Amino acid sequence: MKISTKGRYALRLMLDLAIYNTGEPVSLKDIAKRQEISEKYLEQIISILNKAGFVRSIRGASGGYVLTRKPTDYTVGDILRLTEGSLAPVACADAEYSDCSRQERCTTVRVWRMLNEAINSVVDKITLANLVEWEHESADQYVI
Amino acid sequence: MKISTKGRYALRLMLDLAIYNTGEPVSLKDIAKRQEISEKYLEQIISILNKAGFVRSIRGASGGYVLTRKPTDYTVGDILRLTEGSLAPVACADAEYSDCSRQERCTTVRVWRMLNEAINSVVDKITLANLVEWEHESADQYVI
DNA sequence: TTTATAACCTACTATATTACTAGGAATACA
DNA sequence: TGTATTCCTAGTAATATAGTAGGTTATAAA
Repeated sequence: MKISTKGRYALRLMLDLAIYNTGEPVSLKDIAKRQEISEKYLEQIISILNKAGFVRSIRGASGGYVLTRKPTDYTVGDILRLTEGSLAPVACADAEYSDCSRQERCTTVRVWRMLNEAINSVVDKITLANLVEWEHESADQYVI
Repeated sequence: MKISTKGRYALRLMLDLAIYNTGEPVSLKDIAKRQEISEKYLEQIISILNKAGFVRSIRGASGGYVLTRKPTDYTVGDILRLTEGSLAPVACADAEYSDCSRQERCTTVRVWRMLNEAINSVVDKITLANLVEWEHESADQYVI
């Protein structure tokens, strides 16, 4: 029941882009340095975000990446679902896809559905903009 | 972000025991047949539950397993945590154990803590007795 | 007392996933 | 033209998952 580094790093990467969201492209090298994550690994993760249109890339020297929308328009759920796949704790909890033959008789599905809803209601209510706020709040704490 | 068969089967196993909770031992063979799960695999899972004192075993012919407490006294969280380990979506969300050096500076931890609380508040509020009720409710549906 | 039944125990294995590393090609700014 | 950067594909060590296999031990029933 763990979120892998892929999803976790994707979130930190997007938060980093949201913090340095000036219009100027931000290079992976800088993100990797700040976030203390392997640049090569981040390449693979940002490629997913790029193909999905979550970020836009600018190639060549002084290139990098920029967000394509406002930080308020990305939820944590969007980012995690894209990189991790469905967040449903069990496949049958996803209303969409399930091929279990015991589904109708199975009482435990009810637990998985409740868990699924609880998880979604958390990740779908937090936006990148919220994370940026929180980041600034805790930065303030150090100043005081 | 998936619950493995170990945890899922453990829950169905415990529910089966709660349904057939007459005082008479229930054999794994019967549970395996009803739940359509490999008996050999269930052996390994129930061994965990047995060692933790969640069930008691009776050996020999017409032996089997019985619950050691009332169904109201087992939460889904108890069962899943025993068989799956911590349900925290990220290690640092567990207040108890975490060794990440970025912990204080890391804003995303806040997301993981919220997720952790949401997950726990679901699984800790459902007991085996609730599952038994639900099972009877849906059985009624078929009769009507 | 024998026999059958059921728990108990340990080892093995195929497959998939995770978390990267490595090496180079393509692009574009300075 | 040179250098910085994205882009692409392949490889890999370690770990986890989902079981299977084969036997030993205890005990109720015949």
